[in-house]
Amino acid sequence: MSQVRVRFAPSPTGFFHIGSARTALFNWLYARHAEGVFILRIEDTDKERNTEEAKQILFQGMKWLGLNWDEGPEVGGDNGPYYQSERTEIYRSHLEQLQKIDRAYEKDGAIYFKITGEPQVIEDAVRGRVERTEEKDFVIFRSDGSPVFHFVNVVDDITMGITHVIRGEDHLSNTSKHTELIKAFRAELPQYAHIPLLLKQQGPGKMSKRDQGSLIEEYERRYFLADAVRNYLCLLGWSPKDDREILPIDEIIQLFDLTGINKNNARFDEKKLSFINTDYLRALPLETFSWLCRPVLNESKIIPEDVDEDFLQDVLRICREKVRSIEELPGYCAYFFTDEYSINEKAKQKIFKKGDPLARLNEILSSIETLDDFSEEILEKTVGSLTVTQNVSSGEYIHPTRLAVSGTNVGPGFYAMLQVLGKEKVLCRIKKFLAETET
RNA sequence: CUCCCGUUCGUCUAGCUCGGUCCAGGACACUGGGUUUUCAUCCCAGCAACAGGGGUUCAAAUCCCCUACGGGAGGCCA
Repeated sequence: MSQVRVRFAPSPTGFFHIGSARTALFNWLYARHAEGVFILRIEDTDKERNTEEAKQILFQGMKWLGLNWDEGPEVGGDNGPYYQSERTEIYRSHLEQLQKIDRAYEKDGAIYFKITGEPQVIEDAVRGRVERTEEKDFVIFRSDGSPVFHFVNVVDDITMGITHVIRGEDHLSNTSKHTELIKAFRAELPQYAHIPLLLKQQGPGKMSKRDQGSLIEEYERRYFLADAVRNYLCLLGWSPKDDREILPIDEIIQLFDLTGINKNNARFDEKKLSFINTDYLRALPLETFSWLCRPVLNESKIIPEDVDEDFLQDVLRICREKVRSIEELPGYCAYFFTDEYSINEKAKQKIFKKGDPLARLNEILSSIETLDDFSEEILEKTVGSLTVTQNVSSGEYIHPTRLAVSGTNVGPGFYAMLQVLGKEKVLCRIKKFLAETET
């Protein structure tokens, strides 16, 4: 049994499309599953779009998703070069081979490949046996001398020893062109696996770069966890068949197989991605979560560079279970780090509609002023005894106090929040609120 | 227009290879209830599908055929 060699062959377009990422992922999964080789080959024949920046976006996206390649740019390998733009000689010599056996001819300045017209049988790991007959000779070199996709793709696969071609179903119809070429070169056909396409969230057709949520870099920018995005992508066209959905990548690698891939197209669903992302977020060790949040909060000017790590973790510990994504966090916890928060008027109106919030605030203020121990437990006990002596519900203390110290009516657990804020800030904020409100 | 691929809850899917255990299971979303100081979580419940028609068979989501619908390809794009 020879070693499995698969490749992902994108062209640098300036963005990393989620469909491409899914194709890369399936190739990577299969390579890792079969303990084979995953090759990255850059189809950069289009000079216009082939910029350094475009390549970096691609590499960055791959790395972010953890799709490391064994041969290709940056890592090298014995089957290079891995940029098509550097393989001109290889294409030339292969063209000569075709010309020698009279399978290539010139017409209108372009070079055509002569087809046999025989039915092509494609044994596809996903779709089974597919037959198709190629009917027209097709261009393999343009009149400007550059080779076209069908030609370079096949030549590269042959010369790089690719054993399994895993790609989108949009290539299925053209595969007959490829098998004709491969046979002309007297090379062995690879095992094909045409994977279903990703359809846009709404409306007809496959996902394109213009669709909402279709770019990998967008999820990175929005602080999604790469593991979560990758996990979700695995679920589009594949499943472990045992009702599990969230599972570690090692296990996915173990279970993944070409025959387990679905035939029908899958619609991308950002809500499910978000759900999985939230799940991953909550499973993170607090230190890791904090390490991830630091730059986010720093960028949005909520925390200074030198914020106290223990305090930050205290805040994150009580806030994490309340937010669904890291991008919500800045708006959720800013008041822990600054006194410059505004009072939400709507929340205030709601709270002041009934009862006597100001009286309650004065009561809670004088009760907690004397506390030496400002812990969650003691605070809860203190408010508890107030409700007894004043004969009111705890909510009558909690709501106005939350508003006074955070400016809003939503937030983490009340007592935990007070404890994390600390006695000094809490007293100060209540007093300030009272002073501003009692007019 | 021609060719290729597909069709299970709104969405992702399990089941289909080897027909009965499926009046079809899980998850997201949605709806309702419970827990809770808010919000969120969590727990419970509900809603909701075998595209349609014909076969084959004692029996079909599962096998066969047709139709419809969806997707893709048919470039000197990739």
